[in-house]
Amino acid sequence: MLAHTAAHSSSSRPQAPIRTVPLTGSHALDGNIDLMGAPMLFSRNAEIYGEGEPADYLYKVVSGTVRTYRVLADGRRQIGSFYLPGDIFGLENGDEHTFSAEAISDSKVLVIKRSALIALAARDNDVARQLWNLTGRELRRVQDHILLLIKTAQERVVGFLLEMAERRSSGNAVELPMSRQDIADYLGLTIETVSRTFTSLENAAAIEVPTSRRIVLRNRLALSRLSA
Amino acid sequence: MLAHTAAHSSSSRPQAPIRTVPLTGSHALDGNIDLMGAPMLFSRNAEIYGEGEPADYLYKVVSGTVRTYRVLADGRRQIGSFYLPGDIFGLENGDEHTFSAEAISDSKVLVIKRSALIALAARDNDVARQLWNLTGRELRRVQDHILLLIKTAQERVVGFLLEMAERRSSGNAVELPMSRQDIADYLGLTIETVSRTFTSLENAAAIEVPTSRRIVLRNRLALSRLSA
DNA sequence: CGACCATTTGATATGGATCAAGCGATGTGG
DNA sequence: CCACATCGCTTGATCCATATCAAATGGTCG
Repeated sequence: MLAHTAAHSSSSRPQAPIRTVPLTGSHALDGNIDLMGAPMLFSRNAEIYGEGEPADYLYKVVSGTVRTYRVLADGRRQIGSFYLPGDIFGLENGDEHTFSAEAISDSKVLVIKRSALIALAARDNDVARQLWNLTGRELRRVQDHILLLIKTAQERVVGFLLEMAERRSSGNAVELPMSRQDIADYLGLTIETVSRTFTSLENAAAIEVPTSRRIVLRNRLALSRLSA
Repeated sequence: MLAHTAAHSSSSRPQAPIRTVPLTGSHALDGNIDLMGAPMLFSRNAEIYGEGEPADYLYKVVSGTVRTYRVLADGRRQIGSFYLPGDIFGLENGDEHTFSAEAISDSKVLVIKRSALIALAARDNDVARQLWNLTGRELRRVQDHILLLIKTAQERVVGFLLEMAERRSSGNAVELPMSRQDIADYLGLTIETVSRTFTSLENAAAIEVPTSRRIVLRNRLALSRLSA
C-alpha cells in the first residue's frame, strides 16, 4: 500500500562515552543529551527503529524531521508524531518501542543510551524530573492529537497547519517537510481529502500554496476560527 | 446538548495526614495512596474536577466508574478514558487539569494531595519511578486510543468491548457501567451507530445483549478478527 | 527529453451522521 | 397500585462528508 522503501540504515548503535557534567538547571536532560549523545545520520525514509524492538536508546533531532508510526494489519498507517530539530523521541515506558520511527528527510540525530540516562536520573533528581516531564509533555501532545481526530477534515487540516506554524514558524510561511501521505496518515484522512482541503482554503483566501511543501498563512484569525 | 446535570458535590478537598510508611516494593505508590488517601463519595454525574482547574490532587477509584473528557466549543465531547476500581487518575504534567472528570455511577474515590506525593518522590526513588510509570502507562493507553479512532465503526466498538472485557472480565460477560452516549463519545461515533453495531454483532452471533448494560461475548476469536 | 513519483482534480460510491419515530424500563404522583 | 411522564436505547429513512476509483498535471532526476 505505502512505499516506505527504507534504506534501512545499519542497525548497529553507537556507544557514547558517559561523562557526568555540571547540570544546567532546568535543561539538565537536554544538556546531557547534547553532551553525551552520539550523532547519527539517517537518510530519507531510513528506519531509525522498529515497533517492538528493544527501546535501548533515546533520540534527539538535530536536523531534518522524523515520523513515528504504527501500521495496522491491513496496511492502514497512523503517524503518531512528527519530530523537528530540538525534539526528543523514542522514550518509552516499557522495554520495547510501541512505534516505528523513520527519517522523513535526511536527518542528523543524537543517540543516547537510555540506561545511561536512567542511571543519571537515579543520582540526579533534576534529570529524573526532566525525564518524567518529557513523558508528560508527550502525553499532552497525544491527548491533543485525539481531539484533532474527532473533528471534520477541514478542522483537522487547519489544526495541523496551525500546529506546524507554531513549531517552525518563520513569519507566516510554513515549510512542510512531510508528504501529503504523511499528513493524511497523521490526520486520519486520505491524501485526496488533504489536497482538496488545501485547495479550498486557498480559494477561501485563508492560505496560499506557492509550492506543495510551502504554505503561507494569509489569515490566522480566520484559520483559528476554522480549526474548531 | 448533553445532560450532565452534575450534583456538583462540594469542591472543598479533604486534607489527608501525611504519614511516611515502609514501602512495599513495586507498589509503593499504590500503597501510599491507599494509606494516605482520603475517601470521598461522588454521586452519579457529579463533577470530580473540571478542565483548567488546578491539578492539586490525585485520585484512585475504589468503587464505581469515572470518565474524563473534554468538550469542544460547539459541544462535541471526547471522552479520554474510563477509570474502574483500582485505577488512578488526575495526574497531570502541568498545574492544571487538561480534562474534566465525572463519576459515571455513584463512586468512592481516594483523594491525595499531589504535593505530598511529589515530596515523597523526592525522597523515595521508588515512588518517583512509580509516578513516572503511571504517566507512561497513561501515554500508552492514549496511543492505543488513537489507533482505535482511525478504524471503522465496527472495529472501534469491538475494540472497546474487548478492552472492557480485559479490564472487568467476569467470564464472558461484560458489565458496562457507562451509557451509549459515553461509549459513543469515547469512540468518536454517535449513539445510533454504537447501538446498530451492537445489534449487528448480535445478529452475527458474536455477542449477546441481554440488557443494554450487559454484553456477553459469544465468540472472542471472531471478535478479535473483527477488531482490526 | 522522458520516466517516475507526488500532487491535484474529477466522478462516483458509501459508511456513518442526522432526522425522526417507536419502544421498553424506571420512577413518580395521584 | 396503577397511569403516566421520562429517559435511555433501538430502529428506520434519508443525507452528506469523506473515501474510493480514475485521470490529468507538474515537478525532479537521470
